Amino acid sequence: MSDGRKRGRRQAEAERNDHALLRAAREVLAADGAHASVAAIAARAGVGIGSLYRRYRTKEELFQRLSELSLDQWNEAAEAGLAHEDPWAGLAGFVTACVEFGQGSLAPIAGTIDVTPEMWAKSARGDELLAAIVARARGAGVLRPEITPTDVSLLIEQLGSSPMLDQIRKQGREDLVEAAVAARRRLIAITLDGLRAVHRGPLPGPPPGEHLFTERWRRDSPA
Amino acid sequence: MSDGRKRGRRQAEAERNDHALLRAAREVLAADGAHASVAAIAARAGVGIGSLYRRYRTKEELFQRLSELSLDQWNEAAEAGLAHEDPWAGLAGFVTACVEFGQGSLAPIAGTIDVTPEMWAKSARGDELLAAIVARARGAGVLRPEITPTDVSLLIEQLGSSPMLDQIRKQGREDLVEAAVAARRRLIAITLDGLRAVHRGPLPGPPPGEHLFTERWRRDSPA
DNA sequence: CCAGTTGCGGAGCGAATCGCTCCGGTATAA
DNA sequence: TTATACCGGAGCGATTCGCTCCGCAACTGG
Repeated sequence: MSDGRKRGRRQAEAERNDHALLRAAREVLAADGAHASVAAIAARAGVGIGSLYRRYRTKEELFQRLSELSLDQWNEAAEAGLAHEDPWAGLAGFVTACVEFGQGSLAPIAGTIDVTPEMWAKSARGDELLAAIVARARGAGVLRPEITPTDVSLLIEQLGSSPMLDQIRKQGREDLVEAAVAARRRLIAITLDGLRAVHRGPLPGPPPGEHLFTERWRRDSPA
Repeated sequence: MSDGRKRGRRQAEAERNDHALLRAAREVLAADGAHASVAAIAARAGVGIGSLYRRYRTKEELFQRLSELSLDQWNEAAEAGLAHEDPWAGLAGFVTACVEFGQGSLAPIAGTIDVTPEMWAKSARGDELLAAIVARARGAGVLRPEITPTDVSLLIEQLGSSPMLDQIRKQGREDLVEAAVAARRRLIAITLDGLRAVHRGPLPGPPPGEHLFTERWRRDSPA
């Protein structure tokens, strides 16, 4: 009953398969959007469909697990950002990290799966961390003052799904991926520069409400 | 045989249906991505499937026509931008216009339809206009000098598909749409500020090649 | 060397959805 | 009224979906 270090070779393979499945799920979601099928995910992971369903009882359960891991990544990046001594570098690093590890690829499943208590908890933690990062940068005078945490969330979501990159990958043009990643890195940098506190004109309209973020994770209403 | 002003009521209805179909097609594409079905498009237009297929012989033909119209919108916005007396306002207006009329919603069909000669021609014209806008802004010293036309194209594409807005619409939360549009307008403004010429650090990496744009419209290779 | 056990891949099921055809019905024109 | 033009949508065959189930290979303890 000890679940300590010692594992059989079969268990080790199962564990590798699990990781491969989660990684594949994110990739296929990015490529196919809401369209993503379990068969495609299993194939991409180099694993049989049967193995997928031994690990997760349904497609929804797989996506819920994936969402949790994504929230963990967000929170780790946020803690790293807060830990950075320079408030601006901390914010910029956090945003860049979230964008680059594909935070946005989960957007298409928002509203199609139930939100587990774990997801809510991790999400709440993420909100706190983000608020702290933004507050610190603003306090240091390096962030233009009208920027809110929700602005930053939306910005991460906006940059996090790259139609260009997703489509290039879908077409299997691996030769273009490197250039696309580099091009997006420029866009991130441009956008971050737009966030910095220098003499600027005002932004249009009032800051966005955070309901733009939270409301969308409700299940589809029967209309 | 004269196709002058005088038309029957039935022809007028057919024409209205055509416009409704094109508008619906863009909306459904934004909401459902590559997934978009002709049934959904016809329903959204308030038109029978039969009417859609009387106007367009195939789904592909509808999408080709839609692409042409989108390129027309791009070109008109570009000409308006060039005509603006202030180079910066011209560029900013062009980018904003392209983003807001949903240029990005066509991204999911890139590579799934054949590119017609008309599309190539309009696209080439658009490239010229964009290059002129960018060159003029740079010449006036209002655009940070390392920005290329491809940077601007990618930026428009990136901002043009809003996961947030698309999903809100898909969920039928019309009450949130206004706030979402306003929130995106802030992001556009932030990003445009990032493009302006003021004292800044350098952008990471070399400028992106334009093949990132053109290559993706090839048909899916049989792999 | 041999059962016994464990996790594996994927054929295939019923249901849903796809692009598209075709026809009965209705408003307009003569 | 009859003839015509155009409409909506039922329904076709094909495809794809999430998921079940089972035969097989790989490892294990004796």
